[in-house]
Amino acid sequence: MHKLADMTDMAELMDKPKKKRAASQLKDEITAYKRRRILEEASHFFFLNGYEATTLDSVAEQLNVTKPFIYSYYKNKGELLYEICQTGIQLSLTALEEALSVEGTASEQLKIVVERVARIIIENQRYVTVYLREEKSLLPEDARRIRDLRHTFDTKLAALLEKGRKTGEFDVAAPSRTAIWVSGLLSWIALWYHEGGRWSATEVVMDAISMVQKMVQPAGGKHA
Amino acid sequence: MHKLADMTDMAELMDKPKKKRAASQLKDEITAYKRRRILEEASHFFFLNGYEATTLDSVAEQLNVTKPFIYSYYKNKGELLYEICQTGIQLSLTALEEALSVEGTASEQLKIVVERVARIIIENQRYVTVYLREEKSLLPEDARRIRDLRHTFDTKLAALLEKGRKTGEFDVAAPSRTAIWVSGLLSWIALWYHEGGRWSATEVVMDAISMVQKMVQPAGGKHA
DNA sequence: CTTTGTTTATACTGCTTGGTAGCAATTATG
DNA sequence: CATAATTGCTACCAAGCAGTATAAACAAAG
Repeated sequence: MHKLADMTDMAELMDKPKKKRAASQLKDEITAYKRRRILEEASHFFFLNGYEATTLDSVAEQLNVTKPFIYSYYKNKGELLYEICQTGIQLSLTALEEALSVEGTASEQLKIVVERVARIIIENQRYVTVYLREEKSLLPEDARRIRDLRHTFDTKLAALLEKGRKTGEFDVAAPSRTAIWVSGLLSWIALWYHEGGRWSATEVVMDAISMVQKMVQPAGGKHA
Repeated sequence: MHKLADMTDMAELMDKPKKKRAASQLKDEITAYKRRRILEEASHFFFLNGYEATTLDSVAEQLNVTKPFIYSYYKNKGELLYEICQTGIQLSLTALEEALSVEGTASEQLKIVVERVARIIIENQRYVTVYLREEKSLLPEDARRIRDLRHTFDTKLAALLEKGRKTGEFDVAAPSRTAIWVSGLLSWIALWYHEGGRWSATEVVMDAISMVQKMVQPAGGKHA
């Protein structure tokens, strides 16, 4: 099974002569752009009406193309869903990793993590919401890959909490369990935030930071 | 509007002669039971596969009946969804109100509220999860009624936080906004808890209590 | 201007499924 | 036991939609 997959990849690489590389460069970018546009509109409809209730005809219409156009860039409807869910969790995970790469104390890092991830979640609400709502519509193997990414997210967050626990900055009995509450709080933003609603994105982000800080704060006093 | 509703109720009561009351009593109970059973199985499938992906034929099969049987107890598929969502939020709201009726300080009441609501959410995970996930599949007017119940929940919770703020038990700048984070934390339980998973229901409930207490705790010290 | 390859649309199929009309079975009533 | 009423089922339809076979339009190359 693996051998076959590898050989397909090899074949793909090998039947692209060097002289054609430059020419196909632009073409590839355009293809990528089309795929991204399809994904954007699909995520819009999935977010509003749900995966099952959305027809590919409606997505095509929004793009002023036809259904077979979509099928020439994606294998089927399920692949679209997978890429949307993947985007939703991967964006959050990348934001987390970038935030963790900033030097500082655990408290400082945690603040940056919450701020950046919350911002990313708000900016990419469609993708994150679809990911949270439609996991059951994924193929089992796709669902597993998504869950793995989620698990990585929670694990890295737990490691940060553990670091703060060791330095005495945080009061968390079980970092891995607290991590789930924190990541739940962040996920909740996607399900609840409404652009142009009662509260601005900045207010929500600041609130999230403050809530998380309280959740990990040692009983005695506060840390800046 | 109210007058009309009252009159319909009156009419219903009036065209039931007294002598038939006793006879129809049992019949009504049986009808109610059948409706409840249909709802149970439907919520099971909606929870597992989602609303749109669930066929009424599969629900009927599970109950060892046929589709027209369901249609003689519910107007259509949408009515089933509405009743499930309604159950999900109403159970939580009732739990909240009962908890609030227990005398005590704001801190004591908050603890009871979180404990009871969390328990109810875990016990009725199907209903709550479907409510959280499938709001978009409801008819607009149904969605509005559900949102009203949710709003009542958040408002009552905010009132409790405000009460604690006044007595100095809680440190919450904006009770109505904190209430949303607390109710989000509770909702998150439904989306994340898995029976037979890494953590027991009791652990989750205790964690929820402790998280919420930290979220509202004054900076200075802790309250029992 | 032809030829060859690529991109997109037209037009269709097969299947699923919400919903219903009408019939059968069962139960209650006199 | 006959009659009426209730309850459930068999058999069906119409619509919607994922996915495709095939043709047209377009572009690139010679």
